[in-house]
Amino acid sequence: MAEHRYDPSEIEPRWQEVWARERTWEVSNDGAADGRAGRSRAGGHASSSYVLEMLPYPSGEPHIGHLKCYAVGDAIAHFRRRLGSRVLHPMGYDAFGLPAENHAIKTGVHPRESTAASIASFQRQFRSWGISIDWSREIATHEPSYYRWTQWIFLELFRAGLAYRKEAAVKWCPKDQTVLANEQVDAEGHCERCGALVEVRQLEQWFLRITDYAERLLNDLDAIEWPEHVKTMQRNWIGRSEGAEVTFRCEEIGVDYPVFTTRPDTLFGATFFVMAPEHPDVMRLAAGTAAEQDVRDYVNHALNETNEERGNAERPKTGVSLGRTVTNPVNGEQIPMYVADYVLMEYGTGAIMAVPGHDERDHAFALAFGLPIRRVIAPREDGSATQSGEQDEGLPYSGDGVLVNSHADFDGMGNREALSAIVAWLDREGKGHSSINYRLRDWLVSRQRYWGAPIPIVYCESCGMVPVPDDQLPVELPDVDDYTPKGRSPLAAAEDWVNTDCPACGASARRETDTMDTFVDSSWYFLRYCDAGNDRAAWDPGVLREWMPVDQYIGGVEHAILHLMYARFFTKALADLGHLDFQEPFEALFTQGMVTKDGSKMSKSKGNVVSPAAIVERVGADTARCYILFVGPPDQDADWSDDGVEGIHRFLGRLWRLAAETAERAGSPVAELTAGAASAGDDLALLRKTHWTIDKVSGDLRRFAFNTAIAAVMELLNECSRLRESVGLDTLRFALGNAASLLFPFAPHVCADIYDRLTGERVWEQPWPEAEEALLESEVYELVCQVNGKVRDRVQAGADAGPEALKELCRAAPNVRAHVDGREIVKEIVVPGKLVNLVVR
RNA sequence: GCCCGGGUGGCGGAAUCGGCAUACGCAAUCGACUUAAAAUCGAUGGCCCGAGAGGGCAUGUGGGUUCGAAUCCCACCCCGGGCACCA
Repeated sequence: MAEHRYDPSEIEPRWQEVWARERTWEVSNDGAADGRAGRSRAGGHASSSYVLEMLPYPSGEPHIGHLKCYAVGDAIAHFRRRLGSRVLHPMGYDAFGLPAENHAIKTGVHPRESTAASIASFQRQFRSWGISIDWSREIATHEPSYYRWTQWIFLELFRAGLAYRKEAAVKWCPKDQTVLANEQVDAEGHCERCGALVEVRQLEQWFLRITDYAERLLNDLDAIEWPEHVKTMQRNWIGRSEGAEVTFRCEEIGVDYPVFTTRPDTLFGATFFVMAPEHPDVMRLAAGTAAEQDVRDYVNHALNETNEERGNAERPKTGVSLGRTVTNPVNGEQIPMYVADYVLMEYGTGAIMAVPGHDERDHAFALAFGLPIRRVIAPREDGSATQSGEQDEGLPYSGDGVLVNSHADFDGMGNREALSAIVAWLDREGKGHSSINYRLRDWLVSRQRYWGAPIPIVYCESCGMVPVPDDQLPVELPDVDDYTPKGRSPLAAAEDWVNTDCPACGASARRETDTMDTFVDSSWYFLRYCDAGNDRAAWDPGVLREWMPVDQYIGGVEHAILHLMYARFFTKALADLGHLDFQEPFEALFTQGMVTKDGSKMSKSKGNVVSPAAIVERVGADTARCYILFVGPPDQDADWSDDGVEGIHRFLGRLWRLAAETAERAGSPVAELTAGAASAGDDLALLRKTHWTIDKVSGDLRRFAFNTAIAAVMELLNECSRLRESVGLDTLRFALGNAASLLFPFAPHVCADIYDRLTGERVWEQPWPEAEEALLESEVYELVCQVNGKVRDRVQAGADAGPEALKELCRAAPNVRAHVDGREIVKEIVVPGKLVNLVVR
């Protein structure tokens, strides 16, 4: 017998060749015209399924996280195909972005060139991994044929009033020399990209009106199949608060100051009023008072603080009196005004009513400044706590209770009831109204950088902001000599490009020189895949109906807020503009865990980076893919272990060798995989194990339990090895053929090879195997016999034995008798198919 | 501080609806093959007592519910993630 050696370096390229030559994974937008990949099992029009992994940013080489993401996505894509779906499984590149530009600054190499090199390396590796991609739909966001439509979408939003320019206090990254969106600054105030401490600057920038969609972005989370923690993160980020807007008037200067509060029921407890240092009226209020200089100093100091210092709730409260008062609208009290940095300009109205009796922060401030603290809510069980003693131990109290010290109309009322009553009163008096506030801010999308899609706007002396007409798109990114950011976009230096004619009046005008945040590019790419070649429109709505929304989206949790929120916003806005007829882009989401090495995140500085290319070179793509799925549940973090990789490699080798040997023993391949009529003995046992495996793997794939699916195939192989000499060749061929068929979604090359050797057929064209119900159950099983809940024996029981017979079997078991003898059986619990438990005394 | 995950052999993990804890893999030990090693194949395998049959103890800790708990409930400890002066 010829020597059989498992050689992935020979097997893998050979099958990749077949799939590339035959364009196996391409699907058309017209179901009837499809090739084999889209063929329905029944021969009719198959259901469509869109399986998508998050768009990769091509930088250098793909890393192990990409391998995991695509191993998961590809397994799902293959599984769905073989269940009879036409599967759209495309690939592209998020090709605009800072790393390529920073590289250009250092080396002078045009970002287009370094990006092209990275893309080529990604393509090469994705092919070497054997991922089943429809390459005919490949896109890259930096190509004019793509960003032409990014610009078109921007203009659609602009024309609808959803893109606007505004001056605001914005986050500025001093290292990247550009503004950032709120979402791109982390909790400590660092730039999400480069880690530099972010500054605040007053600048005019482009925003997208995502806040208009806050309510829908929140509510529609209920209807999609996403991991609960991702939904929670989005809910927290949107941060909806119900409350009221209440107007406090400063009589001295005759100006009304509205505040937002979630607790209008505590209005009678407001004893002072606080404004954010950035509030535009702060200096105006202080002007001419004794406090003016103090206020100026305080504001200057506060504005120079970093987010990190400012955001620390632990540090002592600071602030300065403005020397003015406002009127509390519910009782006419004059309460003093302060400026303090614990009040944020970006939230609510930039000013608050302070209720030290019932808010921790206001309480801390009142203590520091010797301001009155008044209880206006008493816990229900303690109605006597109405005394206005010098200090009230129970404050601040933020729970529910009964109103006290407020007004005869409300005292004694439950605070929730009082809340509505007070808001209704304010409304009648014209002093306030109920209101909802969101933490979410509008999305700042302009960037003062080169390597992005130009914002297609022209500034004209007489016409103002003019959108570039659709037929003049794309506004192509010009070449520049100097990419160094200088606080304005490098594009500003491209004079020939900047100077243009006004599309409206023809007079000379200037182009917008900022480019778009790269998250704009990736907020709609999943739509483009559906109709990637369309040069007349971004997509044909009819084609979208075939594929969208994405049935299964796969990616890392790090995008839980940024990308996933932006893409949802784009979908809703484009739907409102009549371009889409669905509301959510991603029906189901799966977030894969990180791959670590020695327990920590892989990084160049730690020198613990595992290169997928090196692994594939050493053991092959099938081993790498299987290993990454076998280490543990894919949604959890997994630690890379070279020993573990060897284990999988051995497993695939054993499978391949036994199959190759069996195929050789069997002579020429036989197309039909039949097990023969095994009715007893080892043949039946192996047949049963095969059907058990089919059932197990099918179920596990449905619930993303790839690790246990692979373990089940290992069990089947172990059984094959054990019984290889004692079963018929047909039975062995049947078991091994099914093992290959079931493992194909994880290890496509070796499984295609095995299946070909055994049957001469292509495994990817075979329907997913179905387990025979009758073979899943055996006619005898091992009955567990317990006494007082402890396992004392096991006996053979017939599948059809009734409860009484089972009890009898249990009582008769030798070791059970030893534990029961001389004691009284008080209860007998029977779980048919499983166990009998005798309770004795 | 608040909100999510998670804690099971030497290690990664399994146990899908409250019913055999430790599947599968790694590492380890022993054996076969070999001049030898690698590769491969076979066997052993939670801890403690016992020659064995068998028994006792084990799923972060302490309680509870139940005939029966890794799984449900209460309290606590530890690890990871998210949010955090958002009025």
